Amino acid sequence: MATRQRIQGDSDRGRLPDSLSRPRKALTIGAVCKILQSEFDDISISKIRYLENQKLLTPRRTAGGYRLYSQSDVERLRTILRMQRDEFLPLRVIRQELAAGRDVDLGGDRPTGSAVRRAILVNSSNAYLTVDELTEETGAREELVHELEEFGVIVPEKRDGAAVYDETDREIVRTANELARFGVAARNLRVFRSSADREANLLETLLGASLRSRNPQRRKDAVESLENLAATVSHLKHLLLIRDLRRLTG
Amino acid sequence: MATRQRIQGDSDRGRLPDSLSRPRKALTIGAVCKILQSEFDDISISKIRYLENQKLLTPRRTAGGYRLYSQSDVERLRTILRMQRDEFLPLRVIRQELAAGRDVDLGGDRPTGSAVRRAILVNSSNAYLTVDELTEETGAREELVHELEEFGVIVPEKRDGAAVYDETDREIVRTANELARFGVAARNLRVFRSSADREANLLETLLGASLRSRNPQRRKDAVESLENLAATVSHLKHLLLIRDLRRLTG
DNA sequence: TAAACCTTCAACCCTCACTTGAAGCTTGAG
DNA sequence: CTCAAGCTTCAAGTGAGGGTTGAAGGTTTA
Repeated sequence: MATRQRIQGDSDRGRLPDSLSRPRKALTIGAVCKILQSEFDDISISKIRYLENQKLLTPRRTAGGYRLYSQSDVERLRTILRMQRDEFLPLRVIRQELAAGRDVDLGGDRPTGSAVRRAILVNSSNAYLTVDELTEETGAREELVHELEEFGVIVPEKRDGAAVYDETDREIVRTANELARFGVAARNLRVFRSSADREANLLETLLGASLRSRNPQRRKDAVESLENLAATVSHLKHLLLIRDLRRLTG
Repeated sequence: MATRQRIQGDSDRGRLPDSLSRPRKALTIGAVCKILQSEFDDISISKIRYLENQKLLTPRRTAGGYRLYSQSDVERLRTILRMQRDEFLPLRVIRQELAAGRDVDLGGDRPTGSAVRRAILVNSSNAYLTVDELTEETGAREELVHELEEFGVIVPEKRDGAAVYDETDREIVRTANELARFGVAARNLRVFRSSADREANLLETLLGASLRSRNPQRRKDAVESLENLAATVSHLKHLLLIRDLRRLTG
């Protein structure tokens, strides 16, 4: 869905060179690489060539032998890269899936809920959002955002005097907005914030030394442990909540 | 399917006090290997040891150092092997998934990729476990169970003078045991218990009236809302924790 | 014409997921 | 008590997957 919208956006801007708007310009390998760099930080020209070598792509060629990527080649490549990054599929399997006509699951452009198993603690994309983008993408009222800030549920950074938000903030706002529909007000969320703080402190005392270690391997291990711990802790909290709620419902 | 049978077996066993109803003895590594050979042809003793090395398993040991696999260890191993074979997940990711309490999808009935939307608040199976069953199935030391009780993390019911535990308790113990491996002691979990209590209270004030309503339809709706709320709240708590931890990792 | 960009191909490299082998200890049936 | 079968650790090795690098050279476009 997201992809489809993006394509429509593209065709909007394709209106300018009017006449031959339908078959858009084919790209060289370097251009393709630049385009995909924003979504995939590990892309490289040599990797794209490698994928072709592995029979995952077959772009056209110029008379001189240069590769030329059509729009659909780029889409296919994007699909491949997503399957690899988000679903951890080996190339052998991706090849089969594509051959079988299966496309990557791009249902509802939201990462929530669906199986995005990427590392969560390393902030890969450095995308920052303005308030407007935040309300736009989450569907929350701006008022809610301000309340969440007031109660410390989100803490935006200041950049050039304006508040900017990251992807975690966006998901928090999205979820808070969901809760608002059930009548949970922003001030009620202070409870959650302070528990989270306490819990983070606990984990810090456990792993802080390793996290601040001068040994990079040790630091990397510590971050991995922290991710596992965070997942386990969240699971435990969920179970405890369920347990309490069960008692409520009888 | 195997699991389904096992669950029925469990509930049968729930009423018998003890003794030879089943031969659920702990197994040595060779025995485990033989059992799994039918489902996974690439299993080997060295592979099982390797997985332990990678922190995916932690079987108990005999005084002499032999590994002893509980029923739940074997189940966990089976899950790992399925995730590896059927979903192509790398071990690093499997570790995460297990930490998050996600189990392999063994539905098979429906092709829908989405989660098992089983009701969580209505305790379907009335299986109760004894302490021995609890430690056996979770692989936790009995001492840990007692500590968890002491700190109010689990609160068993009394039946005929003996403590009995339900399935949520079992999952809590399982998860606490997981955390113990990271050095999180039972007393540290008090933090989580009190947060959960506060949060449950919050939700109760929001929905309590409906939950105690005399109108059955209204009560049913309230329980549904509560399940949604619980899921959303848990998600929010997770996000907040991640947010805090990100600040720690820099 | 020159700079920027592209080509192939072989060799190299790193990580992951194990396997192998040596040397030695444990268990349980007889 | 003995002894074979089975288990232990640890270091080193293996092979596939997924790329990267560099040399030598061709193509495009300003």
